[in-house]
Amino acid sequence: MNDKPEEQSDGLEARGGTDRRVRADAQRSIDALLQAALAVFATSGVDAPVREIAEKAGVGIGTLYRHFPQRADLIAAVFRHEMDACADAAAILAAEYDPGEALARWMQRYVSFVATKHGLAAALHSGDPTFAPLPTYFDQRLRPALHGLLDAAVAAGEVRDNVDADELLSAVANLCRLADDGDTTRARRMVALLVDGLRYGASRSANTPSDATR
Amino acid sequence: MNDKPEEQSDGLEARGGTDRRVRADAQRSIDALLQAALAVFATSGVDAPVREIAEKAGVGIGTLYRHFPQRADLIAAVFRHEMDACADAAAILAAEYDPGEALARWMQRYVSFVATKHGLAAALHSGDPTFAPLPTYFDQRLRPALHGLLDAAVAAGEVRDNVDADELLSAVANLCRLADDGDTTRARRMVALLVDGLRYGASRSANTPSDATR
DNA sequence: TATAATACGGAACAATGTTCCGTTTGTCAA
DNA sequence: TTGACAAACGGAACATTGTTCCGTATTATA
Repeated sequence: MNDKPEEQSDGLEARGGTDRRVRADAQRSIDALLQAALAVFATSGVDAPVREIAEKAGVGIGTLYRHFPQRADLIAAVFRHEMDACADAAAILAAEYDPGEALARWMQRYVSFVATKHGLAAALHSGDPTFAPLPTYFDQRLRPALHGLLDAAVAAGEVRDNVDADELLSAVANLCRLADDGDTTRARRMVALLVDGLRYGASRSANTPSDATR
Repeated sequence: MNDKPEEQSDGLEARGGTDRRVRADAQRSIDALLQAALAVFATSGVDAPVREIAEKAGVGIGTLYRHFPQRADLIAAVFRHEMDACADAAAILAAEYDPGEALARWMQRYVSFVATKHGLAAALHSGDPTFAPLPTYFDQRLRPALHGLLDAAVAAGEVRDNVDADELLSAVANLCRLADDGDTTRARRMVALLVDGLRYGASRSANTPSDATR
């Protein structure tokens, strides 16, 4: 399940051939920058000045630009990083809960991911070529993540088997438009309802719905 | 029909009370700026530098800022100006063609309006308070425009009477997403189809469909 | 035509993305 | 452990763009 296409580090070093290991301090800077950027984007939006991010990360602007040559590279990296975290959560949840519950919890985790990405989503459609590979990355990470959970839940007889992972991801993303104001309660309620819908037609009968309806 | 809420000039002078008439040179500058902005936005997008617009208008930056104190004011003005033009087209078309044809042509005119406003539409949802009044303006101008054409066509028995102007405007706006690349042919074909649909259930029978299907 | 209000142009300022380069640090072979 | 060098660091400096300010020019009016 956990088939992340590349190794750690997230910076923009040469991906192919004989690239040396990233230096420890560089990795520290990259981590600090990603964390700071995530926080700053959340508070001040994606248009926040890079200086603010560098400062919050306790790093010079030169360092920021060494790892993320353009502003858009940083944004894309944060996006990828968040996708990774969300995708990785699938394996963790799958190990900790039974298939149905893992699926339900991951769907809510996905809501958390989508709901905080309004600004970024807008940036995606800006035509900037830096963001072009992100949809592919989405397919490579999030889609298999849900697919695995879904298959497991179906195999366990906890949910019906005639729904598609892609469809679900799109549906939830659209439901998250109910959370424009940042309040995800309505979106979460609807997603829970959706999941209960999945459970409804399961082979194993006896459905005890969760409390999605208020 | 032509009930434009305010007089000409488009600048941001005091709307209420004892405002003097705009000076001739000022009006010239405003017109030149709106025209230049429209052109520049079309070529370089809404993020084009204001200097470029001022230059194209043959006007100093100071002049631009005198009439449009903020960049967003200029964008909003262009948007309003385009809405006006589109709304005004309704009356012209109504005078020139019979009700059904006028309706059909205006719908295509509306496609032209929407299709060139992708960047602006994104700006609308940016949360900038400058754009807040625009949806209201939309309702005041475009909705009545279509409503009038629709009523006339219904009264003439050329189209069915059970459709709503709002619904149509939304539908067409969504159909225009078929024209992301700037090519509106598909969108126009679909809209033509939509209009033929309107004609289909008309009280006056004998429907000769236009060539929407290729 | 004289006068005052208005508008004009563009230099100057401010904010922000990006580049450049001298200095520092981490890694590794001797 | 130490020396050398590639890599990374910080931040000043540059470039671009939104915005302000003010001296000059134009327009409307008496």
